[in-house]
Order: sequence, then structure tokens, then C-alpha cells
Amino acid sequence: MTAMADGSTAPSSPPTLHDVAREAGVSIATASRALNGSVRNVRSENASRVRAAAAKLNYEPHLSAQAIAKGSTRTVALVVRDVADPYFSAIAAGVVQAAEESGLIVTMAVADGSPERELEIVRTLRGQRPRVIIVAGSRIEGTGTRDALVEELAEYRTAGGRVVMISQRDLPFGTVTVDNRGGAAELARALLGVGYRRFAVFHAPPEIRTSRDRHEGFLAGLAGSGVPEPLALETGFTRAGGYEAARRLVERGFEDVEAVFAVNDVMAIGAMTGFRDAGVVPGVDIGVAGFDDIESAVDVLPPLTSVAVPLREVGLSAMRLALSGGEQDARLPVGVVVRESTPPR
Amino acid sequence: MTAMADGSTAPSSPPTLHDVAREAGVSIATASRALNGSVRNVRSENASRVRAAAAKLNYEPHLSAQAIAKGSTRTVALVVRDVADPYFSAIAAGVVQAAEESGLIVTMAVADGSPERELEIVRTLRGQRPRVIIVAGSRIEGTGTRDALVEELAEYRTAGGRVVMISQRDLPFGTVTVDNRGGAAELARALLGVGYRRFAVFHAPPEIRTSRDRHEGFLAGLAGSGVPEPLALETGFTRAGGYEAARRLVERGFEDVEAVFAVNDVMAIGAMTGFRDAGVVPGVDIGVAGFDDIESAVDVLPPLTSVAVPLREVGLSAMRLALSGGEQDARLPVGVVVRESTPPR
DNA sequence: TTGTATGCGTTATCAG
DNA sequence: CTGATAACGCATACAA
Repeated sequence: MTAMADGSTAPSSPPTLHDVAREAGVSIATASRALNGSVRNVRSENASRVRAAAAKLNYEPHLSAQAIAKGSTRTVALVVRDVADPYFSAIAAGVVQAAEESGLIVTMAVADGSPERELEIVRTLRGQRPRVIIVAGSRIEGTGTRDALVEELAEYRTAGGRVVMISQRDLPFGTVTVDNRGGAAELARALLGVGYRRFAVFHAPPEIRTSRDRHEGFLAGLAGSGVPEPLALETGFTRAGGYEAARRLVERGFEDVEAVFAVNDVMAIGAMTGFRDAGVVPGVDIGVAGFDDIESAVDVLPPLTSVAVPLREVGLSAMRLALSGGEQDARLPVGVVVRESTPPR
Repeated sequence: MTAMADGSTAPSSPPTLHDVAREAGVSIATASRALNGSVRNVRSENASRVRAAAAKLNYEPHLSAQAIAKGSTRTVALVVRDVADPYFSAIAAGVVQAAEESGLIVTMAVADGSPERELEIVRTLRGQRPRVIIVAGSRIEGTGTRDALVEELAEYRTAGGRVVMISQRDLPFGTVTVDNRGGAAELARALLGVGYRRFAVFHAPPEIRTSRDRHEGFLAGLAGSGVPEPLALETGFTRAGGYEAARRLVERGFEDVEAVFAVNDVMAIGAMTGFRDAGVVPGVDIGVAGFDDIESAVDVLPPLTSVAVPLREVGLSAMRLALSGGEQDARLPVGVVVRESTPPR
């Protein structure tokens, strides 16, 4: 930190391994070995001199330099639809936790629900040469970008990278999924069990695989019970979508609908508010159930019936799967939690 | 992708600039210039040949290599207390958005409420040589780590890095804050205005500056009104903390308390559930107000009175402040939103 | 055990 | 406008 004429300090650059070596009076190679690699092959006296020098200079190895020297980075790239969504932030928390435990750095990109943006992200992500790419909440069904995305990721994998998809099965990559179909079916049976017979489903566009699976699972759970076909309302995969669908349902006259299944909790919670704003009381005039069991499910009124998904664990599993190099899939169990938003009737 | 004897493919490494240059029949220097640098200085024919070659090979420049060649990276390091907390995830969303608009990559680290961990993170972060370090939700008041953290960040800045703190003023770095004191004072006056006179405050340990500011601001807003000193309950800065404090308040007999101010919304929402679980109805038996106005504030029942903080904007501002290189602070306005959790009495 | 020399992929300098 | 070539900071094969 050299003082300048005006009293400020010159932007001195961080110490390099070279500086450490000089300070310790050894060669740069010895310094390198002492600090990370084979500690056995360096005389302990020199080793401690080097460590002391590094500490004195507050040296931190330049990760980019290490990356190009070693030919591999220590970063994990995570792409999500929206960080602010509790579903994704919970998953991200799991990913970050597992990564930090392995000394890896997590970079984060937001696809914002656009397949094109997602593709572009993955494309430029490769510039980071990350060890792992984790894609959560993709919506690549049917769109023309699907093949491009797969090709991009496949090529990345060929170059030694690991790919893990979250909730996006039947892509040729390791995947961690939750049992969306089974959970929704179980939920349907639970609702039948407490007396509901006429349903509406608030679902997202079918390109969103998660939404479709949950929708289909719900129908499957109803099969054979003899209840009428649920009314299906397509809307956004967000709180606003749930709110809007609820308003729409009330406007069109919902008399015959006894309970609504929204394919995720943020939609369900939005729907509850939508119903209430329309003068329909959730849990009294109409039952409401969601999926994910996010934290706030127990803080809304009435508490929301949902299907518990271990979201943080999803993130952890994704990292574990990636690090184990597994191509096999991990499927996490889910469980129905019936609360007061669907009282017996 | 060379085919191997067993039919699998060898882990071929990604194409380098060298490959692109060879493919285009130019030197590596020309290829480099054509792809990023001074496009003017390369014959347009060659430029397009290079671009074509890059596209054909699906070339992505190795960011680490660029970083060491150019002497600077394009990454922004963000450290938060907890990604899953809606307060931080909203801020993170803003940071990521602004960063992506500037072509920067965001890396994320989680301090988990530990000052030691935070210090350690910042220390190792320097290895990334990020352009910017943004620290959100620090709790470094009083602890011995404070000076170490400041020194670490100061040194980083001396080396040309930019530091921005969020909600952590009186540190010698650029800061984006919200008007915690003013907002809380305004809230206090609003509650007085609708008839409340006896309060309790659920606050976090005073090392958390945000909590202390809001607490003090609330008291300041009450000053001169002649109302009795609010009851102060210290608890965790989390939903669980709010829940616990509510239970505790009910147990000790809360008859004289008319309204509770919890220093953030997740605490307030936890408190509402805590009250309800204890048989006390929020908005009827007791008023509840929070701070932040997170999304779910309108989805709980009764809707939560709060102080609106533009959280996403906080993240955006932090990035803007960092990129503009400003040392000056940004202070974002807040505004009280009175809802049904504090009905007139 | 240590040091020298080379290479990693890219940019930048400097002659042609 | 182009092409060698020298950095950048670090790891490592090779030689001593």
C-alpha cells in the first residue's frame, strides 16, 4: 500500500505466489507445494516459513489462475427461474450449503421463465467451465429450445462437466425429482377421504412439466372414485396466477366446486387471497390445497393443506448427485399434510 | 468428440481460441481481436470467418483465462445471512438482475448469522478477485470480528475492489440502507393514530443493527405521546423467534399489551401464528405490525401492517452503487402500510 | 527436497 | 491489418 502524494493509497494489487515465495526465501514452486499440494515433499521448516509469509501478506490464491493451471474450476453453476420464489430459494439454500461443505463456489443465474433465456444462460455458463451445472425449474417441454438445450448440456458433459436437472426428468441427465404424480394422487385420495367430491385444478401451462405431473397425478388419484371430472383452469405458475384463477373461478360461478387444488403453494396462497377478496372464504366456502409445503403454508389462515416436499434436501441431493458423478436419478419422497384449509365436509 | 473402442466418447475438452483460429485460418491474435476486442482493427472478411468458426465449434471463451490475462474478473460476490429468507432472497434477486444486465456473474455465499463465518467467507472470497463484494445482513456490531472484517474489506478495496454494505452503515464503505429508524417511527405514530397505546416490541439481539435501529425508531415515534414504555422482548431475528416471543408474551400475561411491533415481517408472521396457537387472535385480541412488507404480508390473515421496503430495489441499488464506484450512500425510502392486523381501536 | 522451465487459454505489445 | 511473442498467476513434469 504505497502512499501517494495526495495522501491516498495506490491501488496495489493483491500479493501473488511470487511475493509469498520471495518473502519466504524459497522458489515459487516450493511455495506452491507448501500451500496446497504435496505437503510431504517440502521440508517442514520451509513449509512453515511459506505459511507464515502467506499469512503475513494475507495471500489468497488467485482462483482463476489455479483454474487454468489445473484445468478445472471449483465452481457450481445454478440456474433457477426466480431467486425470490420461496420454492427456488429453498432449493438454492440447499445447493449453496452442500457446495460450501465441499469448498465449491456457487454462481447463480436467473432464467425468468424464458426458455430462450435459459438456453442463453447455459450457453454462456460454459465460459465459466463450472464443474457442475444445476438447472432447476426449467420449462423446456415442447419448445424448440429443448433440443438445443439438451445438445448444449450434452456437449458440456462430454467436456467433463456434470449436469443435474431438478424436477425435469426424461432428459438424458442426472435428475433429482420429487414424486409429483404420487404426491398429487395421494392428496386427491386424502381430499376424497374427508368428503370432497367436486374439484377444480389451478394449473400452469402444460410445458411446465411439474405442473402437468401434479395435475395428472391428481386426476389419477381421483380415478375410479366416480367423482366428476375436475374443472381445469390454466394460469400462471405464480402467486399472481393463483390469485387470478381464483377470481376467475368466482366470476364464472363456482357453486359446484368444493375444493381447489393449486399445483403449488404460492399459487394456492394467492388463490386464497383471491377468493377472500372476492368474498369467498377459504376453508369455509371452498377448500384449498397446494403442493410444496413451503414455510408460509402454516402461517396463512386457514393453514394450507399441501404436499410436503423437502426443498432444501432437493438442493442438497442435487449437489450430492453431481459430485458423485451419478447419472442415476434421485427421487425424494413427499407426504400429504392435511390442514384446516380443507376441513372435512 | 472422438469415439472410443467401447462406444463411449472421450471427454474432449472444450474448443480453445487456438482451435477457432486454426479453423478460421488466421492467427490466434486475430481471432481474439475479432471476437471481443477492437473489431475495427480486423478485416471484416476475417472477422466473419472467425465468428463463423467460433459458432461452428460452439466456442465460449474461458472466463478464467480472460480473467488472468486481463487482470480482472466479471464476477460479483454476494454474501447473505440466509438465501431462503424472503428478505435476502428478494435482495439477491435485485442483485442478480442488475448484475446480469451488466454482464456480470454473481457468486453467492451464506454466512448463516455467524460473524466468524462471515469473516472467513470474505477472506476466501478474495481468491475470486471479484469486481465487487456485497455484504447483506451482517451482524458485526461489537464483536471482535468487526475490525478484522473491516480490515479485510479495506485491503480488498485497496486492491481495486468495490465494497457495498447493505443495511450496515457506519462502516467505511458504500452502503445502501433503508430508513429503519424513520420508518419505525412513522409506524409508531400510525399506530398511535388508530388508537393503540400499550405496546410490546419483539426485537433481535442488539448486535443486529437493523433490529436496534427499528426498535429505537419505534420508541422515538412514541416519544412525547405519553404512552407507557413498550415492553421489550428479545428473541431471534427469524420466524421461529417471532413465534416464540408471542408464546412467551401470552404466557407471562399480556393483558395490558394492545399491539406488538416485530422488527421484521417474518418475525411478525411467526408471532401471529404463535398468538393464534396460544388462543389469542391477531387483529382482534392483539394488534401486530412488522417491517419489510414482504410478499406474504398480504396473504396472511389478517393482512399484516408493515413498513414497505423496496427489497429488490435495495439489491439493484447496491449493484448500481458498486458499479458507479461511489462511496456515497444510497438511502431508500420506506412507507407505512396499515392493514387489518392493526384495526382501529 | 528444491528449483527451473513449461504450459494452461487469453489478452496485449510490438514489429512487420 | 496481422502475426509472433510476452505476459497473467499458478501448478507441475523434469532435472538437479
